[in-house]
Amino acid sequence: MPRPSLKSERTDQILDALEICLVRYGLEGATQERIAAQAGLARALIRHNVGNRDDMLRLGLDRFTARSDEQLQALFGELPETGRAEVLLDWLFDPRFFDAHSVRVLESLSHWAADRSDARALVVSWTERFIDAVAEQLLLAFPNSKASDRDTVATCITGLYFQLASLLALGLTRSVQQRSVAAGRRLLAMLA
Amino acid sequence: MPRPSLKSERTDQILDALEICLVRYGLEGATQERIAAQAGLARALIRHNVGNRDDMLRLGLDRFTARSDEQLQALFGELPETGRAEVLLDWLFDPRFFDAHSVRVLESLSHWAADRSDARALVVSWTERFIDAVAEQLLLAFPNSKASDRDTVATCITGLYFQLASLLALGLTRSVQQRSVAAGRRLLAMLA
DNA sequence: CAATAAATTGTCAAGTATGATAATTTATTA
DNA sequence: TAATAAATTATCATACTTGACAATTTATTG
Repeated sequence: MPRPSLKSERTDQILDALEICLVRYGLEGATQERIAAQAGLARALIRHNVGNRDDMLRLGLDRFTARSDEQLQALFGELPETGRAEVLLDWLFDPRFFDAHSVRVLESLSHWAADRSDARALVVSWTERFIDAVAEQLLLAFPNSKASDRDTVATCITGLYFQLASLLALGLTRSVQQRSVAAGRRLLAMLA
Repeated sequence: MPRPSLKSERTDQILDALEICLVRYGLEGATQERIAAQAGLARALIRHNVGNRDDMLRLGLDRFTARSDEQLQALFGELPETGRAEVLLDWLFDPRFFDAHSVRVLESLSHWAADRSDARALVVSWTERFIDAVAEQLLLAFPNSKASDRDTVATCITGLYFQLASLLALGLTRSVQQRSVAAGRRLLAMLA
């Protein structure tokens, strides 16, 4: 019998290192050499486990979106019955939830995906799921609201969320966060 | 006397080509070779006119933000007296204004700027100016509104605007645009 | 026309990222 | 212990990108 495969562990190791390098050096600077060093592995092991550079980035994107979906669902699961939407806002706009690390990883991967139709489609569908999931929570919070209003509010909250995340990643110092939360609450008032 | 300098024309040529290559090949793929080919110039002329790669990207960012400021001011100048804010919304969210080209250029340049503190600061201050300029227009449209409300609405409209732009650049097919406009109008209602 | 200074061209060297492959080691099971 | 198949290591060749510099051409002015 063969030696047991470490592929899944090694893959995670490599993708973790990939994320760190994307954050630290950007898409251009995230070379296989640096990733291998970060992971504490020989560069040849990258090829052995996750294929070439494009394969690696694709795997990174897959894992990122899957994880993000899970995290969002987990967050939904912890929302209280009353004040559901307000708490959702607070959590979404809390920098602890969407940290600068994830933002920069997403930006790098999105940038990479932009001119690869299949990867790009993955980013788009992930965004759509995000909006839909928020709209679904709004339905739970405001059962009597109109679906079109919920779509509008969900789209806006998502937009605010991503803008806030980008600006935080760039190091914006102003209170965009407070404004975003205030705006989000006003939007929720549309549904009440 | 010397031969007349073509530096400004050549620089524009090169930065135009840079933008095209950023859109077409991304930050990584925008090599000096491709840019030179796109501009119809020898690669050495890039160095001669705009310095090394970082110098070129910095010039590209400077020009982009300056142009964007001008365009926004020009747009403000054409707004009517009545229904000022509503028309502003319509124009901002019109894909003809913020086209996919500009979006991808901005994303590439922002990505490049992310780990260069001075360039990053430029992006941040540009964003701040954008929000402030929108808030200023809201003051013209709603003289009796509260400043904090105007800030909130301006922040949100900007967030929607950038999200919409990103999604359009990724090729999102859904009617995020309509939702954004609808949400923007609701936000304006806050100020009336 | 001569002088000037810039544009333009041509070429080279160095560094680096990547892909590929062979050789070796290791852990498991029969 | 032998066989198996995977992990791991070592190494090479190739292509690509960039930076640098010398040589040449060109347009303007005195």
